[in-house]
Amino acid sequence: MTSSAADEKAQRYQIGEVAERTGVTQRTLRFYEEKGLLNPPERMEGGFRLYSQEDIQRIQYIRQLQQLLGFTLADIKEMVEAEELRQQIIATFRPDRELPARLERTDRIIDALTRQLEVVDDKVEHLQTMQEDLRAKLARMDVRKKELQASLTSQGAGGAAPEAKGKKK
Amino acid sequence: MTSSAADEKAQRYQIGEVAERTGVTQRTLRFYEEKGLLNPPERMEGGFRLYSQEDIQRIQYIRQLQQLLGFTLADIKEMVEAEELRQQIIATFRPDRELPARLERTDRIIDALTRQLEVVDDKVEHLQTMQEDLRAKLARMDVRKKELQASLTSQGAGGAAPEAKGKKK
DNA sequence: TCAAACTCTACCGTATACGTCAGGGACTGT
DNA sequence: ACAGTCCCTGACGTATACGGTAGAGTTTGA
Repeated sequence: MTSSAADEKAQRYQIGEVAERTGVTQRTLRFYEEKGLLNPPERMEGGFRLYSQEDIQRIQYIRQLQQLLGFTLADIKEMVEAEELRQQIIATFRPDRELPARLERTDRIIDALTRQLEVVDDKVEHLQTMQEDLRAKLARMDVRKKELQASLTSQGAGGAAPEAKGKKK
Repeated sequence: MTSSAADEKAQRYQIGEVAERTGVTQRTLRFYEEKGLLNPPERMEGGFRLYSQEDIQRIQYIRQLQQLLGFTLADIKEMVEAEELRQQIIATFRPDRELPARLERTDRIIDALTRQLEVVDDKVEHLQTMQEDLRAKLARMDVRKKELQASLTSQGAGGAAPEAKGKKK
């Protein structure tokens, strides 16, 4: 009854809990805020930060971009800004005024998403090549290992296992 | 006649050319050498570095690990060491002496390769999720865009295009 | 043999992305 | 109202991965 009924389920978390949940340090959270990657969260009376659920999601998004894609925080800043714009547009209950402006923003977001997708596609492609490479190498090493083991099993006798190349041409 | 006949085709490149070919700076090449990522190349009489074709491949391999996988140079050092060991083992004309030692080294390499593959697999998986995410978002934005364009096409007339939701539910 | 181009080592500088205090408040349960 | 815990803002420190420059030596073509 003290606050508006709509806020009732709006969970807020202090920085310590956010740090635990997301796996990033408090220092890093403040750092991201300082750098504009996170928009300033609410505060309690005394100044304690209060993060929302969306803030937490955004933090995880940032980490993904960083670790999976290897983007710099500067790159990421652009991306989260585009993402924010995207969410705003989606959430907007279509005022249907200023259509050209809305269209333009939509284009900007499509651009950003397209660029991200290109990077991801490229990375996936390269990684899959690498994956195959590694698998092939591993297979070869496994063969090698079995050959060695076979040689060992047939004991250290002088010329017990002279030929193991049954497949080579 | 001055050098052994076998060396005839062994191309060597000075640091400048290597830098151009690989796209990394001379400074970085020396840096990698200093850090043990590249083993010291040959030198000319006066001390100029002479890189081999394998050196160049290794440099490209390092860059891949760095940019695609986001490994630190420390990680990469381990990996290139394992890779080197692998090549040595593969290249060795099986002296068939000290089999246990060879088997152990083989195991070490298999370990390294397995770890790399795990990282790559993991990364590919996450990236594919991201890929689908981005594609879905893009699709939604495209729909949005077409809606907006439709609204525009039907001119800015007051209530010309009030309902565009023909697909929703 | 000489100049232009290239390379050498050594050392200091820089950008990124945080870590680590210090000194001082804020919040919570009892 | 007070201990214990949590959080605040600077300010300085650190690891990584190089960049830049100086001052000197090396190579190579004419």
